[in-house]
Amino acid sequence: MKQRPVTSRDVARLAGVSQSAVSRCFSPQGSISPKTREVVLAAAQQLGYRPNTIARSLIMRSSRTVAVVVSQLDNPFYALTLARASRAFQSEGYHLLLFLVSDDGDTTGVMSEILQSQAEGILMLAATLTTPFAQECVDRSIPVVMINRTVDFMGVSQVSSDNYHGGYWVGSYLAGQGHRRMAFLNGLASSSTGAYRRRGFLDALVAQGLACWAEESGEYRFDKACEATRRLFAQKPYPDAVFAANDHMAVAVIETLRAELGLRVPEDVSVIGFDDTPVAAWPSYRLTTLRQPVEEMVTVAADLLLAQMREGHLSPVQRTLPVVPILRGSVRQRG
Amino acid sequence: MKQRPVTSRDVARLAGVSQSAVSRCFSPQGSISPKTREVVLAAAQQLGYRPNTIARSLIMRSSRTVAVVVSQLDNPFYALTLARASRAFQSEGYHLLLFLVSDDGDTTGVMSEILQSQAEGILMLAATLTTPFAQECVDRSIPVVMINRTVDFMGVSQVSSDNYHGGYWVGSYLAGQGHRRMAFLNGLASSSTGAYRRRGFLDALVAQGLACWAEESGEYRFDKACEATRRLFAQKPYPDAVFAANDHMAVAVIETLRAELGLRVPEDVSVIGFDDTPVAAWPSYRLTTLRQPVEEMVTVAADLLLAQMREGHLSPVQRTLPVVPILRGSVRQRG
DNA sequence: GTATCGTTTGCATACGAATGCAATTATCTG
DNA sequence: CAGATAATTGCATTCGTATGCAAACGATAC
Repeated sequence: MKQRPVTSRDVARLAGVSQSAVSRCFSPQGSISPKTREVVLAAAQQLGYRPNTIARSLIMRSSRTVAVVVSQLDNPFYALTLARASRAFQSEGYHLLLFLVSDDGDTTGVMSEILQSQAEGILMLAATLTTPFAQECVDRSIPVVMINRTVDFMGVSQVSSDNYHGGYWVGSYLAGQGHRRMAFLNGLASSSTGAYRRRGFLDALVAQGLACWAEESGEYRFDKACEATRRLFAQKPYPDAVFAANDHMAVAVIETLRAELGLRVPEDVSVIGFDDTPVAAWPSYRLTTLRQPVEEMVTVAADLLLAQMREGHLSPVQRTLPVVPILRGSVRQRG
Repeated sequence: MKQRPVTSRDVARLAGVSQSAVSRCFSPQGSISPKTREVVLAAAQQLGYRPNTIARSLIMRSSRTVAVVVSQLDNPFYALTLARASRAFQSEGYHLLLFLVSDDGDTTGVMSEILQSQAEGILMLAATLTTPFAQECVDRSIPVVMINRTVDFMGVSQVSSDNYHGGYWVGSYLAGQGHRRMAFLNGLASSSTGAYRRRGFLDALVAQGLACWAEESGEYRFDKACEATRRLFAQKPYPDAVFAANDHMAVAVIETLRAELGLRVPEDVSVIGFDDTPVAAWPSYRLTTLRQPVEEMVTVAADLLLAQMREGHLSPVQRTLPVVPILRGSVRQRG
């Protein structure tokens, strides 16, 4: 027994005014006299009336909705980012439409839904936009901001941390501390962050006259990272340092080294991660890592999106935020 | 330069048919001849037309949208649950409107927005509904399913794991293994899960002729849990077992015991958690804990919500799913 | 060719709220 | 108190799509 919902007409009838008057009571700039407002609000209260956002969106041609596309919600870094972003938009009166995509990032179906949904902005977390859709967003002047993923298309804004220089720092630092057999544990092939971290790392090694000792992929997943570690340490001589593309995998490396291979960190093997998630600071790991400025990334991304939605015209921006090395105890010190 | 969006009229004009014909091309049960469909689709393609979901929702009186309210996204358990739930609804063609609430759970503002948004169902993750809003949902026949939170109101469906018996098992098990000074580390006062776990735990102790040695709150947060641990171990005799209301805090307990107090787990202190999040299985912790059937909880909750949205009438259900003890190595064994 | 039936099409209207315009009322001014 | 001005109010229309209804069309059978 689905009862017909209460509309502004019902309220108008009960209050003895026109539907327009009711409408004006619920919009900020509506001109209405204090006493009619009172009567109307009373009637609304009595009937349990609430303005229908959908109808409002239609006539206003504005949904006040932002679509968020995210993969890897199981990665605490992105869960946190989503939480922050959500707060930013909620506080500005926007609603969030959430879309999850699988790790391999097939955004096609989802993008189509987003465009139909009349979202006024799109935030992409660790998910990539295909060029045709990026183009379509530009055509419809729907601002897009990508966090931690880049795409070779100037029409969308991108906020990333400086993955290349982060990787470069790791390479230099490890070399500087006297390591000679550095291994890299990558995430997913589809991830541009991983690619940049790797590139920087390799370039740094080359600059020191070194080469990468071994390379594996852990797909950003704990269990896969454990397996990859076993492969990296399948034969001697072992690597004397492992750079993992994120903290989550770095922890997997440490756990595997200790529990299965009887190796100590950092005495036998040094480990460096990326992200500075909370786990990195736990006493058991004291993981040296690179901090991504989560807070700032979200702020910048949200502000960008909000600004572009307000202005209605697109002026895409590419921002790269510095990462900062957090020195803890997972790297063997020279001498 | 925000260009006017393409409407079905534009397509109709280009294709030389009526607007109705266009509409029928995009709805499954529309009667249309193959050749007009072809012409229309071609025109739509050419113009980049996409049906406007908002207008469709309005006329269909159905938004195909589910609102998800979640707190504690930083807790991996809920991040995972959200990920699963999202998949379930997306695959049924529903859109997810995401609302984050602060831990203390002020859902009032958010609930008001949800009701205006014309969501057809509400999923609450670790967030509580106040009775007036619960009543309003019932009045509007909007199905609500709460996961892991209970409220004393029969109008909404609730899916929880058996927190009471989980707590009870912990109490019996610890007693059975010869512990005598058990401490409880609670989460938030506002959380019914914590309350049930505590109740079961205390009841089990009483049944063994024991009492709870000490009690603290860690607010489900790592740092707060560390502090609470310090308080629990501020003076001797130390507790010989700690039951933490979730794994996240249990790990904090272990870290603090080892790093700051030089205590071993389980030789000096036994620790039990709740959830069986991935961390619990890491070799460093080998945490004995109670597994919540995440997968099943989500499936049950999503199916319930979907069924109730389809049927349009409410028949709320309270489901309690069994938790299963996962015995690892964080409890000292008798003898 | 005509009568009949089924399919396809367009017309007109509806969904619920916002707003320009004109009409009305309230307020102010001299 | 008349006249002018400002503040409210209601009417009618609009947003973009779906659908009942009747008209037009095509196919089929005799």
